[in-house]
Amino acid sequence: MLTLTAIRNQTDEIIARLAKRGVDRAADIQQILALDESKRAKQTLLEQNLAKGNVLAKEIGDLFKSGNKAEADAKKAESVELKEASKQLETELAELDSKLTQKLYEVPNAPAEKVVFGKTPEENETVYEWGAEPVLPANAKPHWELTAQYDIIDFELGNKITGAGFPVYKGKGARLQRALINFFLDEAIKAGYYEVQPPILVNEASGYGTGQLPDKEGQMYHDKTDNLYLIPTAEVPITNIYRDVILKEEELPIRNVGYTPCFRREAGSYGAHVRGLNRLHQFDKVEIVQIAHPSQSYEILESMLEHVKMLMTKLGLKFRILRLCGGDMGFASAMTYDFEAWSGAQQRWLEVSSVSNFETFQANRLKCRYKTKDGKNELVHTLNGSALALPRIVASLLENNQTETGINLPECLHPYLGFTSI
RNA sequence: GGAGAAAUGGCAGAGCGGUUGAAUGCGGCAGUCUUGAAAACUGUUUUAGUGUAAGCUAACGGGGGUUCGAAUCCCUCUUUCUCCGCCA
Repeated sequence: MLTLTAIRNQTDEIIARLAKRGVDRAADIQQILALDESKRAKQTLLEQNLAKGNVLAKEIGDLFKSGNKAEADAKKAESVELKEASKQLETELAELDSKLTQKLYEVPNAPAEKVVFGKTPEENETVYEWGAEPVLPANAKPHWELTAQYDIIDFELGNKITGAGFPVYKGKGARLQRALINFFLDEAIKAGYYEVQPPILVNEASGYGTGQLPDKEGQMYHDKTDNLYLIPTAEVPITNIYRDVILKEEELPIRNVGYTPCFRREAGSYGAHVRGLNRLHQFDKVEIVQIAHPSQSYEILESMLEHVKMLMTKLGLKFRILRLCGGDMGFASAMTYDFEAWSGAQQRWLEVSSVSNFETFQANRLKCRYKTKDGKNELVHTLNGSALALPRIVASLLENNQTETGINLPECLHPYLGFTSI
């Protein structure tokens, strides 16, 4: 969530930046400011009351010690009265506070300066393109036909075991998954990331920490018995490692990478665009996460882009990078770049990575701070990106590299695969 | 899953109803000494809210209660440890 400090000190700027999402948030911000003010007024009142009570309690203690029971009893009565008043104030304060928090949770992150105004994906800016249109055979097939033809991914079987969107990877298909995961992890480690293997079920606090809750409640699989959520991305457990943590300034930036399966309910999706690997309920992803000094976060965002670019180039997939417009960005993000791989047979772009800077939006909820040289605690910036998500990479690899006689896989994967084509 | 014990500052560890934000030790930081370092000595060392500031308020796993007053007593939840059981 946005910090109250920012909302208070840069009110107009925040409103202007939020407007880039295509929704006017001025009223929300004003409401937050009003709530904040009355909350603080109430708090001052309560604290004055409590202070009086503390003084009184001390006096009573002293009176007892000196044996002055009568006077002590008189003060006791006074104290009881004070206590009741405090209780009342406390209730009112708690109410204001929960309203304020609620409101703060509802407001998305303010887009960065560079982000353009826009409401739809069509308004995203293409900032980079690489690769040539693949040359495909005349009868080029979409990946869902290729996976069936070579029997490497079985959607029907997954359907039987679990349901739609939970495919079974078989033979070379399964090995391709494993190869991609290892390739992505190794490249990240080479780039200086530290590998972690987090839990794939998280508690409610973690969901709030990275902003999935309460915003995307219905998007996560939820085990109600133990109140745990299946992660939609490794971002959630990995970033939450740093919840309630005060880092040393020299520890920054922290760079983590982790592979996890990801689970998304994708409520309401249907149609040709979600066919095959295009959209799944369970998929594999290698995620990079950085905890950064605020002064470096945009530089780091660029370096993360470079890393993903390198992966795409090695895989030899035609791709482009979009800087998302305000309206297409996720709730918690201040700036997001999407990578889209070209799907030769479907003749469309598929989102394969999303790299974002959240600035202090997540850190504020997470209470992840660093201690400055003069001993002050400041919120860090958090960033993350897919490097990479597997299904659509597999879709593009299969489609773009198909020939009459088989599918040739890129050289960078050969050592991991133990074969070179399907 | 059953029985028992416990949860205090960066760590270790006192305190078990009266001012305690918390002894002591270690660690960290600053200084003295030293050519430098070590040792020794001195000082300092939680976080959040509020206020220009002095200050005030809150926090001893979380929540609730008793009391004029709670780290200290009670209830509850969570977690950890020990023993037993089960188990990849």
